[in-house]
Amino acid sequence: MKSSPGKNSAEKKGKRTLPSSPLEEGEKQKIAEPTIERLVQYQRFLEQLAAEGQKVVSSQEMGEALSFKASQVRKDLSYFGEIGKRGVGYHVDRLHKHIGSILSSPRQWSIALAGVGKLGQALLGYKPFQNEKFQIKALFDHNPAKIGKEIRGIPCYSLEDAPRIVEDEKIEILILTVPAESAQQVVDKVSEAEGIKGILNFSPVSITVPDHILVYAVDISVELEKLLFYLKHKES
Amino acid sequence: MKSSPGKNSAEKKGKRTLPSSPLEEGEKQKIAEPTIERLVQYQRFLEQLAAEGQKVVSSQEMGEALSFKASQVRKDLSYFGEIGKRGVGYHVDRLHKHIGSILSSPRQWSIALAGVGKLGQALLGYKPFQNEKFQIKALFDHNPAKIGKEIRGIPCYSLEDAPRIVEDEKIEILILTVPAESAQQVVDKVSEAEGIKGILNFSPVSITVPDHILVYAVDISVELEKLLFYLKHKES
DNA sequence: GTGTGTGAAGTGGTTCACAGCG
DNA sequence: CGCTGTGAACCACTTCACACAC
Repeated sequence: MKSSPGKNSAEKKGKRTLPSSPLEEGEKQKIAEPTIERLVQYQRFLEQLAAEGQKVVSSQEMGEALSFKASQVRKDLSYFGEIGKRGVGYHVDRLHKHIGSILSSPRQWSIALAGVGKLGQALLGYKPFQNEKFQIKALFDHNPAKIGKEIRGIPCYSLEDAPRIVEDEKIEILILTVPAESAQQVVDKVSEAEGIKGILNFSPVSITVPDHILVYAVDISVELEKLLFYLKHKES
Repeated sequence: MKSSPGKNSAEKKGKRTLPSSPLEEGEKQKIAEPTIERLVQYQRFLEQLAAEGQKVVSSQEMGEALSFKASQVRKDLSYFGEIGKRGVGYHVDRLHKHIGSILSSPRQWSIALAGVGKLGQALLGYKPFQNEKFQIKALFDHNPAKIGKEIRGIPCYSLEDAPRIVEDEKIEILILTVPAESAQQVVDKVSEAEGIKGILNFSPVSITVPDHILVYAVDISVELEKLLFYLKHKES
């Protein structure tokens, strides 16, 4: 679940300040995971601002909107060169493009979703996934009533066929929305195929995967438990 | 996002925690968020082990199953007193009870869910929520077709009525599964009522809340973007 | 003056290494 | 002897403070 960050391949106009590590040549920059998490949020906020016609933002304003410290915002943004204007702030469009070039993939990603239950279907209709960057090409389920059908225009296959489909469709990412009990089994089957590079796991279990696969988990019940824990402790 | 739990005014007394009886509460101790996240996962894993009839686990075994370092596991577990047996490991049942007494609320929580779309309904049926600890007592939506109906046995109300219902039903927690555009508005309305203490936000936006409300966000698109980011960078 | 960019200091979480006990 | 418990070292992220550009 821990990942090693790679290099930043985005074209760079600003200066680089990080001394390059002795290990590798080329442009290499480590961006911490929490930073990426925030970048995605800056990006969303910038889209709102753009929609409202705002042209310029300060680190302070962004910080307040997203509950980060202004200094944190500035540090995050400064990793990629000087993009703001001193005494003014950040130009909304320019910053949006800039972050986009760091986050966004220059290409589309082919995705499969396993487990076409309520949660799976909810994700199929999830707004942020309606994006040309993400292409959900196949569904897997073991409910015979669903196999062979199309759901939201996406064909649903038997789990048995998953390895073949993954290879045929060059699927790289698996979204896993199956019940806890079958999660590991589904992962094992799907990763028989070469090609899967990442898994977004919504099942409330930890899964074991081959080394070359990167897993991120969205663990709903863990978040609820955390909330309860802190609420409980605030009471006393 | 992560509204800081750090404002805990727990005076730190000696590091010696609970003597031997785990069921005793009332002792307060600062415990880090990542630790709680892991505790929840230990708990789940212990349930699996118990179901399989395993009686004892080592920190190593737990670490391997959940991809944590064994030393991390031991440190986490040692926060609450000596619960393992040196030379042996941890007794599954005993550890499960112990963690349970730390995590679980000694009482039920009354919950409302706003936004009875696909995602909201998926959560209503979500296994880990079928737990006597969580009681979803009310739904809010602004779709007139849903208002006045019951969904999975839970009455659905107009957003207008939310403050009243929250007070009547003594609701403390709000699960927010509305579209990004209406998230803030719904939060504002619902938190007119005194009583809301925590929000679990599934909307892909950052929301602003009164100081006394604790917010945790489950941000699906952020997780996907993080996954893509690291995949992209692994390629180069 | 205003708000960014950034080394330096601070904070907090993780890992190590070994003592301690069954 | 094995595996836990834990201070101390380590590392990563955050925050501060101030120089600097506009």
